Amino acid sequence: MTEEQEVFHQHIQKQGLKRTAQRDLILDVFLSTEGHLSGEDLYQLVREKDPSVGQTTVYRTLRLLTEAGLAREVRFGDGRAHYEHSYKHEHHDHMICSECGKIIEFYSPELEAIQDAMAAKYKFQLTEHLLRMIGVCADCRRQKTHASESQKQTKTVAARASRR
Amino acid sequence: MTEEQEVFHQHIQKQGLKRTAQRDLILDVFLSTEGHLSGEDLYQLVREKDPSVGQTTVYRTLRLLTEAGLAREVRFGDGRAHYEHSYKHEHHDHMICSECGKIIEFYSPELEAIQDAMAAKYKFQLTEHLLRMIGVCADCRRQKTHASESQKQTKTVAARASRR
DNA sequence: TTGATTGCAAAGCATTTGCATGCTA
DNA sequence: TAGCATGCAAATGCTTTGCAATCAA
Repeated sequence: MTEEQEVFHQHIQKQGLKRTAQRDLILDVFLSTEGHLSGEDLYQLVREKDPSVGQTTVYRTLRLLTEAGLAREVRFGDGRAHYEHSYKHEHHDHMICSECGKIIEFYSPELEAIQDAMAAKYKFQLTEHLLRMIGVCADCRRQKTHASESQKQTKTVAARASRR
Repeated sequence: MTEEQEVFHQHIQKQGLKRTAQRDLILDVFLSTEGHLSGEDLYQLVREKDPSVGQTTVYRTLRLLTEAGLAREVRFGDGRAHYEHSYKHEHHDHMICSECGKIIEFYSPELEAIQDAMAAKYKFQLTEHLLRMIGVCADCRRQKTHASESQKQTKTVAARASRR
């Protein structure tokens, strides 16, 4: 039993909830991934393991995982929620490549410090923050430089597909 | 004719589009507001002036205003888009009070500089960024300190209402 | 004239909810 | 056994699209 599973079961017990096969499966699938899955993404993955699980249950469990501190909701602005691992994962921010959809995670203590300073200036008690930097990643910039028209076409399609 | 109206009409002409009474009205209503309206908010305001305007038109015009550089789309993470003035409005970031829904706009050159430095570190070509700081504003912190249980109740309701 | 624009209704997404049935504790 | 959990279908909220009618250039 992993630490995450223990955290989850403890949360479930504390809340007077019940442990079910679905919840265990959804947690396992979530833990086996990395990156930022949408509810739909996770549902598809769970479905591969057990097609009888409903997507409602996936959404409900995702909320449970968030409450238990195992998942963190991230919104990239496309109108749907994405989830990343939260347990023993430090806070970080994201750079999102608008060409290929790649997400770079980074952390800057200076950035955090200045945010804290700005909050203090406005007597604002900071709970959380989200920084999203959109642009073009190194790989895509390289390709762009050497790209012919047809290659550009391909990349546009790829970007659209990854946004899905 | 305001500068914004001129910008809009020039944009419309350049794109081979047509000027209509609805578009003019929607622009005027948008210009008369401040803050961050959702599509629905703007639709309601337009409706007060002319109930015959459809919300489809409002959404379409909002996109047009964005393309013309007059509006800027901001997403606060509640799943819907908000729009703020963009023409001759400097870039800024937002602090959002989770108690009363108030939005504080601020700008920090240091913050921008560090973001640029982080982007450079990852050879990431920055296009735009969004920083959202969530917490409790000075007013709500003050109230909280002196708050009785019943007042807390009231504030929770207010926060929920403002989120609407 | 002609193609852009409009408003309506309907469709789309992502997500949530109502509810009867099923299953843990 | 009690009441939480499940899955389905339907509902939701925001936004977009199809389409026939209308209108600006």
